[in-house]
Amino acid sequence: MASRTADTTRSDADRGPQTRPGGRSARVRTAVHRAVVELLAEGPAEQLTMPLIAARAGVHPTTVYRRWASLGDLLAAVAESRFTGDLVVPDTGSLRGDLRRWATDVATDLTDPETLAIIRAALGASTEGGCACIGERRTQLGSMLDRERDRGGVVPTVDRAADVLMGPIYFRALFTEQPGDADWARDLADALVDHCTGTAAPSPA
Amino acid sequence: MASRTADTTRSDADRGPQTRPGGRSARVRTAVHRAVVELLAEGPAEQLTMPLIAARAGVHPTTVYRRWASLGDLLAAVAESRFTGDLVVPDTGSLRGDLRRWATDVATDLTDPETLAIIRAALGASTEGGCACIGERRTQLGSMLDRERDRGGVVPTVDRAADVLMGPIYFRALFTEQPGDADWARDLADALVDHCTGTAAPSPA
DNA sequence: GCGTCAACGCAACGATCGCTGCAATAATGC
DNA sequence: GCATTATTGCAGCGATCGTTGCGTTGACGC
Repeated sequence: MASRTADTTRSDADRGPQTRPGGRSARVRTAVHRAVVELLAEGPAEQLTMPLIAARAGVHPTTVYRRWASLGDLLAAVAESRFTGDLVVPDTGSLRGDLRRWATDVATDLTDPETLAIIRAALGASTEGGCACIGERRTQLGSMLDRERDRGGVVPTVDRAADVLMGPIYFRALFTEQPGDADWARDLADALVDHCTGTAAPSPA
Repeated sequence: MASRTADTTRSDADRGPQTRPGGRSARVRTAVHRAVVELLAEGPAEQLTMPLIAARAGVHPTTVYRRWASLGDLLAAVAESRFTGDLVVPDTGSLRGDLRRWATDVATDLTDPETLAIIRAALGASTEGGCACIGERRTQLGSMLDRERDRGGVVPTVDRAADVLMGPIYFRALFTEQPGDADWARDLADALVDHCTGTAAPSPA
């Protein structure tokens, strides 16, 4: 599985100056987030309620109601905190190497049922749930392309790279039973780089 | 918008011989399905409950509880009935023409907020919700490829076609704010056919 | 240390959910 | 047409949800 850092403190949205994200608040936030992840991994998302989450987190329901406006907001927050600072952007020296590594990392990450459950729930809850899931991934992609451009290479747009790489990876993970393995993801990266540099090989399939 | 046929009767899962899918049952089914679609288009999916659906459909809640085991089942049924017999498989005489037309149709269909809301909800509710949404689309893709193969053409696998076409289309619709227009979808189809026949053009982007 | 105030726990409430008796309706086969 | 019975409507119930007021805890500035 891809490297995953611990739950970060103080990321909920920069609070005003009169705020105390100190020890207790941070613990509550972490516990609630963990509870959401666990419950999503265990049962269907439709019967995920605030009191249930609170009970699992060992926190009073009132606290959950007061800190997160709705279940959708909570899910979006969980998704965002889970998908930021999560994956280390590869730096292998070549665009092909970077994209290969990154694509296989992302595909591997989406193998985890917990991760998938979070994405599903965040998508279903609110309209902006999807952006919270992939926002960080998209900027990662952009930084790798920028690096190659600085090296003087020809690079596709971020949109095109997202279409070719993230499109199939997320599509398979969400809609099919075959999540796509590392080799498959590597081929996706190769196809993007090959098509970009003009060295297109006839389809092997 | 893509052509969309009326809600089909008698598709819920072939009932046993001792069943009465006659007039009233069909009407109730249609009304409930329509209520789900309407409510999903109006408000957030998280506060979609059985009694609410029943009230909108003009049906007693008990009926909904008895006919559909859970909200997830109901959403999956709605998605399945919405995405079957929906899009006419194009037959233009060439694979490129077929895929161009099909891709633009699918992309256009996903522009509809109602359709998007159904997919989101079905994905979030149950694990198999995704398959219900794209199962029919995948077979459509397969039939077009089969037709080209019968004509003697070189065709990609269904998996590859789904990766290249459905991947970006569904990804953009679900995760980004730019759903992808007709020209963009047409380019996706062209890229697939070009890469398949070996006539690859250097990236324009 | 010590006071202040944001954040949490507690108790209680109305509303709604999900379900289960039984009666009424209408689709189906004869 | 008529009997059968799958299907729906109705009333009512326990459980849980989402919220509010108030007291308590503990993080932060001094």
